[in-house]
Amino acid sequence: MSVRVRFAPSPTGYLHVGGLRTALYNYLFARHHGGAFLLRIEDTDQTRFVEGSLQDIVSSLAWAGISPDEGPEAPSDCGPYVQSERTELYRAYAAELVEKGMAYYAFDTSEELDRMRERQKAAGVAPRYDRSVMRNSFTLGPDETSRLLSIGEAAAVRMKVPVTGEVKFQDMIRGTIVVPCKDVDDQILLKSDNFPTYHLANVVDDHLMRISHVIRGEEWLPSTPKHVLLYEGFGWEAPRFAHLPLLLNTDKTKLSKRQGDVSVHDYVAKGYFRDAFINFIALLGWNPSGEREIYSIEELIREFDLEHVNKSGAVFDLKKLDWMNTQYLKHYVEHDMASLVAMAQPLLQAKGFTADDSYVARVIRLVHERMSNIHEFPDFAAYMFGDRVVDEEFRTKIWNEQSADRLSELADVVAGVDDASFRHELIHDAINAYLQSKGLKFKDVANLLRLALTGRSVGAGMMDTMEVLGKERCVARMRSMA
RNA sequence: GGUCCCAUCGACUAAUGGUUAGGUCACCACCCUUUCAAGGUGGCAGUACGGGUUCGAAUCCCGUUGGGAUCACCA
Repeated sequence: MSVRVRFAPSPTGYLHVGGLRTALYNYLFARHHGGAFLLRIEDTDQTRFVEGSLQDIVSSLAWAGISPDEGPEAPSDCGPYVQSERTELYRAYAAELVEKGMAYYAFDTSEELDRMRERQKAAGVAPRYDRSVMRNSFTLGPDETSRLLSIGEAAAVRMKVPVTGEVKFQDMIRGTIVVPCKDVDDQILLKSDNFPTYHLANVVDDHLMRISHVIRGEEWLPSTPKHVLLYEGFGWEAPRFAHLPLLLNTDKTKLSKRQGDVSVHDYVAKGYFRDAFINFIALLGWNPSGEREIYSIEELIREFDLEHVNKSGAVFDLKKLDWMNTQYLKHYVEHDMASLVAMAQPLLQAKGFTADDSYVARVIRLVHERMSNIHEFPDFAAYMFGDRVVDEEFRTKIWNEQSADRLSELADVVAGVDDASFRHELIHDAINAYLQSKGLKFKDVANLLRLALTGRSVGAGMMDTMEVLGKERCVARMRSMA
C-alpha cells in the first residue's frame, strides 16, 4: 500500500506552530516513504471562516518548504481539496448510513439540547445525547420522521453508536486504545444546514483520497473511536492512526495565544531562519536517538519515523530556538553569505541605510558572533552604516583629562597608516608602536577607541572594526571627539 | 465530573531488563581576551510515589498522585 498522508487544517485563523509541526511530520513521513503529501481544507463550518486564513496557511507552508503534492493549488484526481466544494458527497454518504440503519434523523433544536445537557449536569451524569427521550427517528417513529422530513423540518443526521461493546484500535504511537461504546456520543454527522461535521467529512475524504496514515494532534484522540465506528459502518478499511504529542506552553497547557506568539508568520517576521525553525520543531516530540541537534531538511527526511515520536507533550522553548538560530547564522556566514546579505538589505533600507552588498557582507562577518538573529543586525551595527550615536553613560565612565590628547595622537597615528594597506595587522603595528613609546598597553586605550569609533561599549574587535570602517571614517570620528 | 492520554535534570531528550542514567538549551565557574560575544573546559541538576515480577527495573505489571486533552448542529 502506498503512503498517502494529509494535513487538513480549517481556515479559521492563522497557521500556528503546532499545525506546522503536524504538517511537517506528515510531510517528512511522506517524503521518507516516497509517498504523497496532500493539503485538504476543512471548511465545513461556515460560521468560523476567517478571511485570509487560507492564504496564510498556504504561504506559511510555502515558507517552511512544505509543498503539497496534491491540494487546492495542486489539483489531482482526488479533488476538489476544499470540503465546501464536496458537500454533495457527504450528503450521499450520510444518506447511505441512514439507509443501513447506522445513522438516524434528529429534529432537536439547540434550546432543547441545551436543556437536556442542563438536566444531565444537574443529575450529575456525563452530557450525552439521550436517544431515548429526544425528538428523533426512534422516539417519533418512521411515519412521523418522514412526514417531518417531507415538510422540510430542520433535521440533523446522527450516528447510531452501539449501546454495548467497545471500540478498539491501534495507534502507532500509543498502542492499543479501547473505549466502551457507552462512552461514545451519538455524534452529529450532517448538520441541519446540510453541511457535514468534521467527523463525517474527515472519514469520507480520508477514504476517498486513499489516505494510508492519519497523523494528527493528540487532541483528536478522544474522537477517533467515532471515526473507527464510521469506517466500520461504511465497510471501509481504516487508515493507520498516529496521534502526535501536543506542543505546550511553559505552564504545560496546550500551546495557545496569549502566552506568546503562536502563528508561524510571527516567527517569520521575527527573522528566524526557515531551516533553524524546522530543525527546532522537528525535534519537539521526535528524536532519532542520537546526540545530534542539527539536522538539514534532507537529513530529517532520511531519518524520520513514527517509532521515535514521543508520547508526552513538549514545551515550546524559545531559548533553544534562539540557540539553534545562532548556529544557523554561523553556518550561513561560512557557507551562504549571499542569503544573509539578501535578508539584511531590506532591513537596512528600512532604517534608512544604504550600502553595497560586499560592504554589508563584511559588516555581517564582523559582528555576527554577537547576534542570534539577523534582525538584530541594523541596530547592532548601525554605526557601521550611519553616524555613531554616543552612549553618554559609557563616555562619562571612561573619559578623563588625558582622553582628548590621547585620542588626538591616536588619530594622527591612524592617519599615518598607508591607505592601501589599512588592515588589521598594519593598524595594530602602528598603534602598538605609539603605545610602547608612551609606556601604555592596548587595554589602556581600547575603550577610548571604542567610544570614539562606535559610540558604544560593546562590539567586535577594534582592529577589525577599524579595518571595515576604513581609515577616513576612523580618523574623522576620532578627531571629532578629541 | 465522565472518558482517554501522559509521567527521566528547570526545558528538549537518549538509554527498548544489566550504563558511574548520556547529550543539548538555560544557569554557574574557570580559560581565552580588547568590551560584548563566540569558542574551550568543568560544574549544578533527573528516573513522581508505593507495591509487585526478576539474579537484576528508568525500562514490565498493579495502584496512588500529578499533569494534559476531550466531552458542540467547531474543527
